[in-house]
Amino acid sequence: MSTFYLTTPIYYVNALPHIGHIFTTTVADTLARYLRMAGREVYFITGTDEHGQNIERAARAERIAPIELADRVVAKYRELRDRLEFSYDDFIRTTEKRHERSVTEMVRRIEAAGDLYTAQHEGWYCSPCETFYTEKELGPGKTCPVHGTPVEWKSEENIFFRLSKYQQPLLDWYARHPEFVRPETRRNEVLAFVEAGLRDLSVSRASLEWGIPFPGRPGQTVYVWLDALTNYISALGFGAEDRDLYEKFWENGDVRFHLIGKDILRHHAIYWPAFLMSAGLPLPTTVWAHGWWHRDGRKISKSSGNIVQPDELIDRFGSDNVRYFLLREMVLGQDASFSDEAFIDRYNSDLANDLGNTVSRVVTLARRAFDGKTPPEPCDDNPLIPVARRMAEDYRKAMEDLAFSRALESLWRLLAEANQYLVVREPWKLIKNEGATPQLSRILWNGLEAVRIVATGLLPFMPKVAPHVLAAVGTATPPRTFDAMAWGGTPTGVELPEAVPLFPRIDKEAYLAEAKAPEEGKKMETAAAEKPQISIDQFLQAELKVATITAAEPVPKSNKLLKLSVDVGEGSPRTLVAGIALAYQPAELVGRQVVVVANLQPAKLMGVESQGMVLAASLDGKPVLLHPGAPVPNGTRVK
RNA sequence: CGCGGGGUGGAGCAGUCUGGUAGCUCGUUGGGCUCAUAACCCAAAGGUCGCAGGUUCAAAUCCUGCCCCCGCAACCA
Repeated sequence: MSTFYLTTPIYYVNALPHIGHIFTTTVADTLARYLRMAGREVYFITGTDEHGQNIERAARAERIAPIELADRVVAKYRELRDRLEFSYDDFIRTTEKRHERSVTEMVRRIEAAGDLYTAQHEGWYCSPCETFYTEKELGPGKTCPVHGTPVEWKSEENIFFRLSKYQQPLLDWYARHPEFVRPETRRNEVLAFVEAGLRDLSVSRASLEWGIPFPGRPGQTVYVWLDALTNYISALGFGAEDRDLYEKFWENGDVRFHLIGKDILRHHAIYWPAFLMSAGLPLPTTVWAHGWWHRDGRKISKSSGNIVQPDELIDRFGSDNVRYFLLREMVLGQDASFSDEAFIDRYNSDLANDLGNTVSRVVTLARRAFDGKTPPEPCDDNPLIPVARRMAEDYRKAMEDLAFSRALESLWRLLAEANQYLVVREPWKLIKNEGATPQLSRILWNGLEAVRIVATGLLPFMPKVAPHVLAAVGTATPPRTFDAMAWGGTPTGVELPEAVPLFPRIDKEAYLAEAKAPEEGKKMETAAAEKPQISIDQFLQAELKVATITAAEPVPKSNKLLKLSVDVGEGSPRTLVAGIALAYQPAELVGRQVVVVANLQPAKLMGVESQGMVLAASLDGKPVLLHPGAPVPNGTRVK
């Protein structure tokens, strides 16, 4: 039996799971269930990434130990596993002893290969945090995002990995393994990046407490990617005494498959194989990067507040229905969009109308004609059979390609065919006119059989509901292999339970109206609660003055910024940078009076220092400048 | 020349790698059926496949150039 090792990324415990996390795991789970039914020996893992400064800091803020914070988030993942029926074989946490052993062994091997060296790492450093920040993490005027205090440029000693040494070996590897990065667009991206040249990678931090001590380098801690990526072999027992799983699924495994989101492509397609090459270990066979979910057409982000909460989604729509939607709606590799409306449309038309209703009509007819039992006579010659056979082929092919939406489409083709078949044969008329004849038996048996085959193909997608569908059409025990997709499995003359709606229709209008009301109320409430009132003194701290724009020009290479010269009645003009280029032409601004904040800390924007701020009303992101109702001298105080 | 995604009937998308009558879902219109969850079946309307060149017997698909939209990043002080 060929082996298949399947992983999701390990999720960072600094935040609760969102739709992206459950999506990746749902994809992996569906694939795992498919592979098991297809006779592959699968080992499927997921887990959490728990080290690093962010966790350390977040824990400190709550006055708890980092591990407590991690435990809390892990508990949430376990809960979601139960709700969504994730069937992973193991859950790896980077804070576990087995992982530390594995990383230690990994580092030992990389060290032995001569790929580690010590050098200075430089960056912006906040002493209270004991943390380096990247340029983009910094607050205004080069300040710490946590403390708001200025950061310093500091250098510390780090361990570096000779990534540059692996540039050519990686390129050779990609050339020899065209399936290594999928889909193709992602592969091209990786190729372009590596061809542009690789710089050595810092793999340790001197100032990090919450992590794995760097073996043989006192005072250093293993930094994020070398730590996190190694989880994929830690989970199999790399570095441990019992290496059976490791040998079976990694060392000698047939397929080593990492499913990831496209945001972590480089780490999986470049760093990870380079680490493995250095350590002399086998590389993964495929890194498959899927796309992102958008919400109502916009990217999901914390700042825009449009996060889709998995719990809420499952509560509202049901776990299997959520799984179905996610896999049906996204073409894996592309981005896709989530919205309540799309969900309800998809649910109603596919699950309620097509699947649910077909079950309902066929079961009702069969029960009526054959005394609550499945029809006594099967049928092995009818127009549904070739359709079912072709469908099964398409389904298998699509599943092997991870084209889940296409696999589901092919299942639904058989459903459509069955409905058409029923309309043509008109079994309801036969019941009335001729009673329970053998012909009627064959027709209704065919209907049940088609649904049975569809439900069998649905087992990997809807692990909870598909067995119910099977039971509803007379197959009490779900099959364990796809042999069951062959024509002829429906038992004759067995008890057929009364049809209950498996997928009740959702009244879209009513639902959307209802869902909207409480949400709006909530928004208003929090908006009011989060804006405390300020005193007049606090307000007067801002020095608002009238000024006249004397010159305006675009800031080079910027699309939003204009550089303004303004007269604030101070003798010499001030330079302001304003993000209004999309709404105003430089020429129309000269001579205009505006209101500016005169005592704002200066800041550099695109290399230009701004000594204040122009006030503008912001209408859907479009600025509208404020100006006095009548001309007043420059420098006039606004209050 | 910052990075990436996309432009296909009214809406949302597949198809593009491996050229060969343009497909799916929803919606619209007309008809059928009445077993079924107002569902199901049939039919119709509706497309210069972003634009312009090129390759080819043949281009949504391959090549070249251009335009537009959306993310991200750098800049809404």
